[in-house]
Amino acid sequence: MQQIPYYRLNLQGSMPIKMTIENTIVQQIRRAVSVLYQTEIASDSIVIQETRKEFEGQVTAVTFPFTRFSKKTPEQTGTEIGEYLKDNVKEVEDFNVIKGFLNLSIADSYWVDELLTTIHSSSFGQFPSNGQKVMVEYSSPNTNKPLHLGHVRNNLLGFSVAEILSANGYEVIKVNLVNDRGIHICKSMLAWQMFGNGETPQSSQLKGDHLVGKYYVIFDKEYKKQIEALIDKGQTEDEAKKNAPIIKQAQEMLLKWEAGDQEVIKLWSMMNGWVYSGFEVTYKMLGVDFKKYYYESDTYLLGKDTIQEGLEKRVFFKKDDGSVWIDLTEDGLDQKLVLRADGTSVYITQDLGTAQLKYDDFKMDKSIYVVGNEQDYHFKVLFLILQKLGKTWAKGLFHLSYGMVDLPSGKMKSREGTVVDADELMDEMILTARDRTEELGKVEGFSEQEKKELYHMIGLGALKFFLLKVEPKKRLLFDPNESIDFQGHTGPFIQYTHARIRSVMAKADYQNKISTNYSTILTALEKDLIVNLAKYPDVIAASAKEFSPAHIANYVFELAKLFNKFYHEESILKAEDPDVRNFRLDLSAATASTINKGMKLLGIQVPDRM
RNA sequence: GCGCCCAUAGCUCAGCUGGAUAGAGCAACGGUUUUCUAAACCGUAGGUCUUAGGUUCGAAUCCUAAUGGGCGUACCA
Repeated sequence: MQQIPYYRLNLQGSMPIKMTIENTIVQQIRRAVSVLYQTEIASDSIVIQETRKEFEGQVTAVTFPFTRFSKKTPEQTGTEIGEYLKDNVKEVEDFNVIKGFLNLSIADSYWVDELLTTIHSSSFGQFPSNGQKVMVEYSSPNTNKPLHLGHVRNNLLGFSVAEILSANGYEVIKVNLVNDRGIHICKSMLAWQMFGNGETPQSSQLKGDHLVGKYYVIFDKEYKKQIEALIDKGQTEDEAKKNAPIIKQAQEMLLKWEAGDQEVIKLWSMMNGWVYSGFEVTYKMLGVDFKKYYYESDTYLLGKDTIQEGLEKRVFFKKDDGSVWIDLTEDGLDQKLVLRADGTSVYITQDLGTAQLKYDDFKMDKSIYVVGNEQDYHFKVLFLILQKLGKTWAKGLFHLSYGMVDLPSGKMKSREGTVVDADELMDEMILTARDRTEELGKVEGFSEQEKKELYHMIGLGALKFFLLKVEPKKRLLFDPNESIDFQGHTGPFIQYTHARIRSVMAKADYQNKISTNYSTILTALEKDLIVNLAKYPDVIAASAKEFSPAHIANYVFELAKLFNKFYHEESILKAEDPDVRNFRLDLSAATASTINKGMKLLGIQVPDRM
């Protein structure tokens, strides 16, 4: 009987990749069904899953679908296919059938080989280049206030997705579209002019973004005061909101900015400069970066060409007042304004233009916008318009929509000061990490510098894992009164597991893989660990497909848990048989390396000691 | 009104394209250290997977509706 080749070419052609055991089994089951029941079935009609813990085996096939052809009970069918696989597939050592489930025991030699070759290779989990370019746009802050927890989620998601795509063979371009102009920054500017007395980051000892944010809040207080005063004088709330002098001044300031007024531009540049130096500190702390920054002050006038193009192509139409619209009612959406009657832009106008600009700059195959779910409708419209305009690249656009971070009291509002500030939160996390670590007495022999790095690693690790382990589209509840955990399903748990392994490796003076051909029977836990490690590339692929770091976070947690169990029950260094000892060292090293790789994709560092 | 998203243990969350007795962590209770780091490990307890129909050999998962929550539906960004 001819064996299906063990190696095949992947879709991109160049690099031969090893078939996973699941693939091998799917192909062999097709063959079995063909031989036993004279029926050709499609690969995707075969359901393969991991064997549940309570049963013998590692890979399970569901046999119900085959009973149509076998005309036998699920048990008989399973047994027949099991016999065939056992006789014809060298990796299949044994099988059992329970109800309609065919559980296959894969030979230890297969798993050993898997560990010592595939898993131990440094490129494990890194896919070869697929020749495609992808842009990830994230962060996108406003420059009138410091970053808060919601931005932190955005930044971590964006950074992580970029890392994940890179591991999947994409060339990744990270960009940040900064919203540096508009009424909001004018509010901060105006309040600073009125009440600031020339205060600067230096004179106030405040981080630039916090200083500017302070005046944003001051503006709002003053604005509210004026509204109340007008209401007392008999105006309605709506009238008062429009007529308050301070808001009118802010609007005037925006007009001046747009007219290029020297004074206003100077103030704007100065205050934005403060904000940028503040953001830089925050980004560095978070560990995120960008290849390119786009500024709305440069792009807000873009898009008018696109509007013209749309009119020519009759995708858009002009109303009598001169405003330009698109009718999306056939697509189940509404009519949408794309240019005001006075010829000025709206939000979507600039986004159309910016999308074109970004494409012209990089010619990427895919473009991911990491933006909160309150803009779902906007992006649906944006992408649809670009498609209607015949932009071939528009089908590569994707809105990675994520849920808001809510407090128990409800939504965070910068203006009202009910926000969890990013800088403060990170500082707190690091302090907590320090306290916890010192309590446990874990830093003997650490230099001050090492301690500092460790606390940062642990504090940020806890925060990042907390935010990334949840599926992006789900909203996230954060209770500032309940500190983020350091035990259980957390970043520090995984970091700790890594440190444990590294400690063992250090004791053994482990450098490189030491086992050659290992022939001893694997223990159940060893096998579990290898089976789990072998899944890593699939997890990387799946998380890229769904743009979800949460898969990786949960996978790495499982892996760490499994290792801790193994560590607890089976000695590594004290194993009597030197072969066993060496093999377990290799297994541990592979686990540490995979934890490290996975965590890196989340933007989380792992320490060697903690 | 219309549209989109969410609903799983007391709390925070997993559960992949339908598959075996729905899983973790936290909190609660009990246990494990002269042995490689106890930020660990083991155990107990905790569930009508919001509800009602439907499709299927089989539904937490797919379809329909209802209920509850969030968001959007701006000539704001």
